[in-house]
Order: sequence, then C-alpha cells, then structure tokens
Amino acid sequence: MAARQLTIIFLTRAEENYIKTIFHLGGNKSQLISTNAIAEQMETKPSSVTDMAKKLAEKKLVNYIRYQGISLTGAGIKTALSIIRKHRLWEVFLVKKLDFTWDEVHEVAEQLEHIKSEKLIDRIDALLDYPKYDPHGDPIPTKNGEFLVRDKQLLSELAIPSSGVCVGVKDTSAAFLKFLDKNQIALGHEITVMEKEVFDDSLKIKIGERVLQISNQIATNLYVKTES
Amino acid sequence: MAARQLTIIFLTRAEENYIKTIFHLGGNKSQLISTNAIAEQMETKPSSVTDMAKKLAEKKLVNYIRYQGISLTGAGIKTALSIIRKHRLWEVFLVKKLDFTWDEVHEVAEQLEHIKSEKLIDRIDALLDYPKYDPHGDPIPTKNGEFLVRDKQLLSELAIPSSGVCVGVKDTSAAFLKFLDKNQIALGHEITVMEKEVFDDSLKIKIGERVLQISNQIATNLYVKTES
DNA sequence: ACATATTTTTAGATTTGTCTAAATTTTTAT
DNA sequence: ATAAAAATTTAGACAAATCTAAAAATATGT
Repeated sequence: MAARQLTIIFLTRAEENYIKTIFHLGGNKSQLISTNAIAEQMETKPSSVTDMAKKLAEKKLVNYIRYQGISLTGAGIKTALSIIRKHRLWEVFLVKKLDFTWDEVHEVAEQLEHIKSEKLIDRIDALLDYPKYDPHGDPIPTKNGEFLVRDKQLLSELAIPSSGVCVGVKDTSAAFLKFLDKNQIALGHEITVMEKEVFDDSLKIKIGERVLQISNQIATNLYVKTES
Repeated sequence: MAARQLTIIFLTRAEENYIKTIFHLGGNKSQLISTNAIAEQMETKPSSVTDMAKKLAEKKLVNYIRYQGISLTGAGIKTALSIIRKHRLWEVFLVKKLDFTWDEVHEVAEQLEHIKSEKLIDRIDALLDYPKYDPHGDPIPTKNGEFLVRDKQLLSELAIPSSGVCVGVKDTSAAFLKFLDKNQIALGHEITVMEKEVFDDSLKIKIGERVLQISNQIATNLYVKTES
C-alpha cells in the first residue's frame, strides 16, 4: 500500500475558490467547463480564469485544454471535496451550536472553509456527531471523499395528490431561505401536494395542519424525498 | 450620542497582524516601537515594516514618525483588542469544546482570529459563557475593549515558603506547554514553594501531594496569584 | 567632537491575483 | 463556405506585500 499523498500541497484561498467553483459547475465528471462560465460564477473576468487555469494545471489539479475548457483531475476532485466538506460542516456547526439561521450561514462558512487544520475539522465533525447533510439538505463528503447522493425530486415534479419529506433546497439565496423561515417550511417537514392550478402552475400544499398556496417558482426550488 | 464608528474599515490579514504585533510590543501606551523590533517579531525585514507603517498611518491606525518609531492610535488599539479578543476566545473554544491541548491552540487561533463576523464571535463568547481568561491565563478583552489585568507574579518571585494559584504562563511555546502537561501543572493548581537551591535557583515545590524540583527557567515562566 | 557602527528609509524588483485592450480561435448564421 | 459574432487567450499594466541593495539618518565610543 503506497501512501496516497505524501506532501500536503499548499493552496491559496484564490486557488481553493477556483477548484470549488469548477466542481460545482460540473468539472468533476471529466466535463470541460468554459472560462466564461467560471468567470461569471466567480464574478471575475475570463482572462483571469485563463491565468489561474494555467497555474492549477501546473499543479496537476485541473486538466486545461486551450480554447476548450477546464476539468478537475483526481487530485482536484479530492481537494474540492475537502473544501466542500469543511464548508458544510461549518454550516451545520453555525446552525446547531450557534443558532444561526440557514440564510446567515453561507457567508461565514465561505471564510471558515479555508482554515487549514485537519484536526479542527475532524473535531467539529465529531462534536456535531458526524452529520450527513448540511442545513440546506446537501450531503457532506466524508473524510475519505465519499459523497452520499440522496435521491430526491423537486416538489413541482410530484404526482398529485402525493406527499414527500422536505430534504433540501435548490436556490440557497437569502431571500428564498427567509421566505421559507417566514412560512415555517423546514427540512424534515412532510409536505402533501393537494392541487395544481393549471393557470400558473401554483400548488396548494399541506404541511401538518396548515394549508398554503405556493408559486411554481417556490415548488421548483424545494427538494422532497418520497417513499420508494 | 454620536455613533462610535459608522464605517467598518476593512483590514487585510497582513494589516491585522501588524496591528496585533505592535500592540504586543507595547505600542499602546504611546510608546514608540522601532521598525527593527517589529520586523524581528514578525520574521520579516525592517523595510517591509516601513512600507506597512506608512499604509497604516494613512488609515489613522498608527502614529508613525520617520526614524523614530510606531505607536497605535485609539482606533489602532481598538482594532488590536478586537483581534486579541477573537484569538483568545477561539483558544478557549478549541480547548473547552474540541479538546485541544493548550500547546495546540495557538496556530489554529492565528487563522481563526481573522474571520470577519461579529455575530460569530459574539455567539462563540456566549457558547463559552463569557470566559474572562484564555487557556494560558491571559485576559480576554470584552466587546467594548475592556481589559481585565489580573495582578500576578512570577513563581520565582514568591517568598519562601509561601504559595499561590497558577494563573498563567509567560512562555507559550509548545515545548514549555508540553512540559507542563507532562508534569501535570495546569491553571488553577495551588503551588507551594518550599525551598530554593542557592546554587542554581531551582525550586522545590509542592502541587497537591506531589513534590517536584523545577529549574529557575520554569519558575520564571509561571505566573501565580497570591492572597493579598 | 567626530569617526564608526547601527538603524531606518528609499529605490527598484518580485510574486500573486487581478484588470483592460488587442489578438486569436472557435462557433454560428446565412 | 465564409463572413460575422462570440469566446478565449495574450500582452501589458496595476495593487498588495514582500524582498535586496544602496542611501540617509541616528546613535555610540573614545
């Protein structure tokens, strides 16, 4: 058994942010991501992305083909998962231990995810009793980079009538999350879809004893898990 | 009542580290600190300190007189206290909640102290039940920048025989802290000085039922508080 | 007091990460 | 197929934070 990685390569904050963004844009599945797409996501310029692509390619973290695009190497994927793991564990910590609301966690977790200490994140993981999902329902990669993908569907895709348990959100903007808080819709709640309005695709749903009418835009941003 | 500070000025990590170092070197009491002293402490070059001194003077955080030295302004002291507060609260968190040993906390706290979120540090403070001292016995500034200075003296300065409670360490190196752990000397322990060896100034001390012989170097790095 | 040593600053260079503007390559539309 | 549009890269510049080497100011010793 050869050691997997003898030298822990140091990455700057900027490098880590690029790796993370490429992962989120799908650069793991050997799919090539355009510099434009990365630039837009990161609110920077395509020329800056090109510069960084060369740098990360040097470090064997990405595959970069000029004019074609960028994808993550195995090492790049491992790095991305480690950053995402930290981000999501910190989010759980903020919500469970410090009573942050789920719309407040992202900004702070963006900073905390760059703290370099394996012991720290492992102890946080233990303190939280090894959570599998973050406050938005997204899976937390394990220390070994395993990633539980939960099967789930959009509330808008449910048969009518039927029901499921809320397990995540697609849109994680503060505006959407605050809307959910205000309407007492949270992870774990059982949601029953009663009727769909043909005119605007809005849904009449039931949560516990409460009946509410939600727009299609809401329904296409809430994930539920059904019995299967 | 005018607002104390309307604009939260953004400081880079480097700027924060300079402010903190100047504070620790005594640059609060309108004492001028030399660029050489700062450079040595920060393991950088005096010319780099000069550059930063100009930059911080621009931002009204330090008073800088060419060829004379650098001291903190009121705003600079406030900034320093805020960083030290964060550092020490994170140290307490690491020890109390994540079972770090006191020689492990410094390096991680150096990173965590730069996280920008007032809500985060206030919630950590509350989670820890508003501690007054960090794991090395150093006082934690309050949110308003108040600083409890505890009267304490070095173990080596105690009359013989007499006793005091261990309240802090002067040297915070990993080597010294590990030594203390190994010999089960910790904050809160009552230490009785029994005899001083005239030859090498080593001390015979008693902690609980244990009697041990400690060198002068140890005795000059342990703080105790006596009845007074 | 004055020569020498020390400290501090200046000037110019380097690295990282970014930008703009121009050049190049790829894609799209007719 | 080829001209126009879109995407991407290159070249050159900039700010932040650092460095080295040289110049300037201050401190020290006899």
